[in-house]
Formats: sequence, structure tokens, C-alpha cells
Amino acid sequence: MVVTRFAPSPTGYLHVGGARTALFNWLYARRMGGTFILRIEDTDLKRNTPTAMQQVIQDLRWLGIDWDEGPEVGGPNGPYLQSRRRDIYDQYITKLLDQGKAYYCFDTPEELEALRREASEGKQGFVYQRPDQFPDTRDVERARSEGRPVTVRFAVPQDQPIIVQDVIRGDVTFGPGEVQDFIIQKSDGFPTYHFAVVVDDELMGATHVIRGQEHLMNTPSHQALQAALGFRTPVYAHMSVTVSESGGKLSKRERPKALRERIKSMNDPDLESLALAGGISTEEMESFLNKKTTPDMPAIDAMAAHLGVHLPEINVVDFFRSGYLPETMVNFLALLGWNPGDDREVMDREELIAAFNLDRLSKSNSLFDRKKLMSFNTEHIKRVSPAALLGHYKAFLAEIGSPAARAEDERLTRILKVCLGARTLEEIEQKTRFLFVDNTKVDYDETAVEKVLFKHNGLGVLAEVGDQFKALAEITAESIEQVLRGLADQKQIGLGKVAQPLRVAICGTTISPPIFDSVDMLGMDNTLARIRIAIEKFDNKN
RNA sequence: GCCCCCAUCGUCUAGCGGCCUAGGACGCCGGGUUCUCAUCCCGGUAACAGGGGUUCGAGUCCCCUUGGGGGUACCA
Repeated sequence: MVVTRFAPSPTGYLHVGGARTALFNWLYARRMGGTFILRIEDTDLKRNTPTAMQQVIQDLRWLGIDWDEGPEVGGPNGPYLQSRRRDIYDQYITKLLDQGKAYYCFDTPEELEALRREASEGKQGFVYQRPDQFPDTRDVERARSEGRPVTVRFAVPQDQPIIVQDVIRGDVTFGPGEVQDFIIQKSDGFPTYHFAVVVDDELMGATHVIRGQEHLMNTPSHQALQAALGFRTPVYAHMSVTVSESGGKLSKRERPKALRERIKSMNDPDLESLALAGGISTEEMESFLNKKTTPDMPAIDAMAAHLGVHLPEINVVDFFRSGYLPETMVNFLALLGWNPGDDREVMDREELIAAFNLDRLSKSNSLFDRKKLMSFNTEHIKRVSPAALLGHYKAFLAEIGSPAARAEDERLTRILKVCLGARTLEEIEQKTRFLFVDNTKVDYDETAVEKVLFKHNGLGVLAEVGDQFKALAEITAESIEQVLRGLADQKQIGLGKVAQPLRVAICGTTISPPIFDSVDMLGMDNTLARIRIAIEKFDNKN
């Protein structure tokens, strides 16, 4: 029986790197008919944010990654929040202490820092000196009374090499002395990650640990701990890392960075109103631009929205808000460091599960290519069922607060149908926003008006279109098409010369779904009203 | 500094000693379809990081160099 787990620390939204790790573990469990566990690693009080767990859970749900054990669903090996498992960790810490396999330390962070600095100045690696005699309980009491911090360190056996058998990388050997003693219990009484992960993976029965390459160096420590506690060693798979276009690990810092660069590239940014939009002070803005501090994500998002700039998506929720489908994300993320071994690329969850295995994971890092992601999204928009697409679209509209969110399903279905070929849901929303604004509130694009209405007798043609529409008995996309094509033929001009003025009149821009559908969806009354308004508004200016 | 991992088109990758004059996809460039945008169709461009071995034969195995990434926390 295969048991895998995803163990995020709740520090904020789930980012794509974490989503990929979750996905690989989930795919493997599903492929093998095993169990997938969600465990929250909240052992660092300083880093945890209260809502982060909910955000991570939401993001996983959106992706369609479900868990058999974990928060909200329970399970036989709970609790699934490490902060609620303190007594369990304490038992094992005591055991190691009693067996002389771990020892108390009283160093202050400052002392350790000084030792490290000294080592690096001498171009030496820092090695913690294990005392010849381990402190006893009296020493602990004395240290406590002196106000010194008390931590517990694991004494890593130094006589044997430790071999990590990684399914992706093969055997990786760490010589004796290369793995040094490390803290397993912090001075606040919480276990460190290294300890909690080992205990929980044992107790929860994890058979396979699929995680990022950044954990490879931690693995010998974990194995030493497993040996000392008499635990199994799970199968390890250290995946390649996903890097961003700007080089380096795909990081949450990219969004603030992109925004900062954008602001700095503006010749006269209105910093005051921008700070206001972000809900931060002008001092904070100053500090942000000088790379001293970074406002929180909502502030960054708000400022980006205020400027109308598109920040690179990093968190799963960013992709949702940009109009990507969960199917796209799952497919694309799965192909970052894995492939099915044939030429298939566009796949749904079931196909991925059926094809997934651990032997086809690649060793080298991969770059997150947004262009390819977009092409995958185009494919999935065409591939998912109309009902599923409608569901995704409604969720998207609600998330971004679009006025279209209130539209009936039938109307939205029509919109999706005529927008097939769109690359993102955002594109569809923007392209059909004109359907949801008041006739008098159409936002006319200056260059579009200039280019289409003022040239080639655009307004004149528009007036004729209006006249013919008024005379139209039956109103369907087909009859509208007949009118427009007939008019173009009659005037010996291209259809574009007829369609574009009409498009600008009803949409305000030169971009919309096919004009016949656009008119039909808007309704003839509204169309005639907008034609009249456009002519009144622009005729005298020509 | 030390330790570890990695290395095929711009990008994701196929390739597990001869099937490779290196395949696919995205991008890009050119052409076509079209009422706009997008889609769609056709064509093209483009890679085995460098140097040594091993072998009858190396993209595929070994070593070195270079480059990239990661680790070196009372973060996970």
C-alpha cells in the first residue's frame, strides 16, 4: 500500500512549486491506489499566518487535488496539524535523551551566530562541537534559572557513511562527519522540521516521500534519526526545482519585484494615489521602492490593479484570477519534470493518473514557461465539457467581481460558446464586458474611434447598418449576418468595413466575439441605441 | 570556503551504445483561412556546453573543466 503526503507550512497562499509537489504525491497515490495525506507543518510560530491553512486548502481543492487524510476530512493518524502533536514529539525526544542519542544545548542564537561568523571568516565550514559529557537534568535546571535557552540536539552517529537511495538520483553518499548534530527541539518546546517530519512520516505510514531537491541534503539527517528511533526509511524522490524566467527559484518575491520595476520605469508616477490604492503609507511606499521593505500581497495586488499592470503569476490563486483553468495548471505542472514517455502533452487528470510513475521524473531543473502555459490553457478551454467550463467561468467571474457574475447560465454558456479559442477566461470576460454595461456607459477606445468611425465613412456605414437593422423582422445571428453581408456586397466593400464601425459602436473597441453573435447577444434594442449614441457622440467631431 | 545535484533546439522534453543526416510540443519567422481579437491550417528556423578517455561504434558509459541550481538555521 502506497502512502504519500503533502506537508506544506502555512505561510501564505500555495505557490506553483508547492502545488507541483502536492500534485506529484497525489498523482502517485492515485496511480497506485494508495492514500494521500495532507499534513500541516505549523511548527514555526513566527511564520504561520492564521488564514494560510484555509488558503492552501482552497487552492488544493481548486486544483482538484483531494486528500484521504488530513484537515477537514480527518483520518486514523491525526491530528494532522503538527502544532497539535506536541506530546507525541515529546515522547520521542525523551526517548532519545534517555538513550543518550540526543543532548541538551544551552547556546544562545547570538553565540551560535558568532561561531558561524568566525568559521566563515576563516573560510571554514561551521561544525557544532558535541560536548564530551552530555548535560544532565540539573544542568538544564541551572540553565533555565540563568535564563539560557534550552534546546535538544540529535547526536548524529559519526562512524558510518549515510547512503540516500533516491529513486530519481540514485545513491547519494554522505561520508562520516559530513552530517553534523542538529537541533530537534527548539527552545520554545516545538520540534524542528527535521524531527517532526521523521516522526510523522513514520506514524502516518508514509511509504514514499516526493519532495523538492532542496531537501536532498536534509535526508541523511532524517535517515540517521529514523535509524536511532527504529523507524522505517521511506522511498525518497527528490524532484528537480522549477525556476523562473528571470533565473533562480520561482519565488513569491517576483510579484513585488515586477511591480517595483514597473513603478520605477514610469516617468512620473503618482506615488501618493498609488500608496492610497494599496492602503499603505507614503513612507512604506518609499521604503518599498528602495527595496528596504515589501508590503503584503493584497497591497501589491491592489497597486498593480490600480496601475493596470499584469504581475507574473506565482501563487495558485494568481493563476485562477488570471483566468487559467485548474485542468491547465495540473497538466502543465505535471509536465514540469515528468513526461508520459510518448508524445502526449495535453492530458486531463485521469490520463495523468493512468500514465504517472516515478521512473520518468527528470533530474534537471525546469523553467516555468508562461507562453506554453497559455497554449495549454487554450487547449483545455476547448477540451473541458461545456458544463465544467461554465462552472470555472462563474467561479472566475465571482472571484474578480465582474458584473457578468450575475448573468444567467444560459447567457454565459452562449458567451463561452462564441469565445471558443480564447486563451484565458480573463480574455473572454474582457471581450464580452460590453454586454454588461449600460448603453450610455460604453467606454470608447480613442484609437478605435479614430481608425474605424472617422475613416472610410465609418459613421455613414454605421447609420446604414442601423437603418437596415430597424427594418429587420426576425433577429438571429443568421439574419444579422445576412444584413451585414448584403450591405457589404451592395456597397462593394469588405465585410470588415461594415462590421468594424458597428463593433466600435456597440463595444467601444475593435475587439469582440464575432459581430453577428455580439449583436444578437446584446439585443437589437441595445444595439440600435448604441448605434444612435455613437453617431450623436462622434458625428459632429468629424 | 565546504558539501550535494544537474547539463539535448530560446523553453519543456524524447533519446536508457548502433533504429539519430537527433523526434515532439511551445515560442519565433514565413504563408494561408477570417468581420476584429483569438482560434485553425501549412511551411521553416533551431540543440547534444568544452576537453579527454572506454568502445568496432557515444547524445547515450567514465574522468576533468566550465556553467547552472541547491544546501551549509532554534525556516520548512
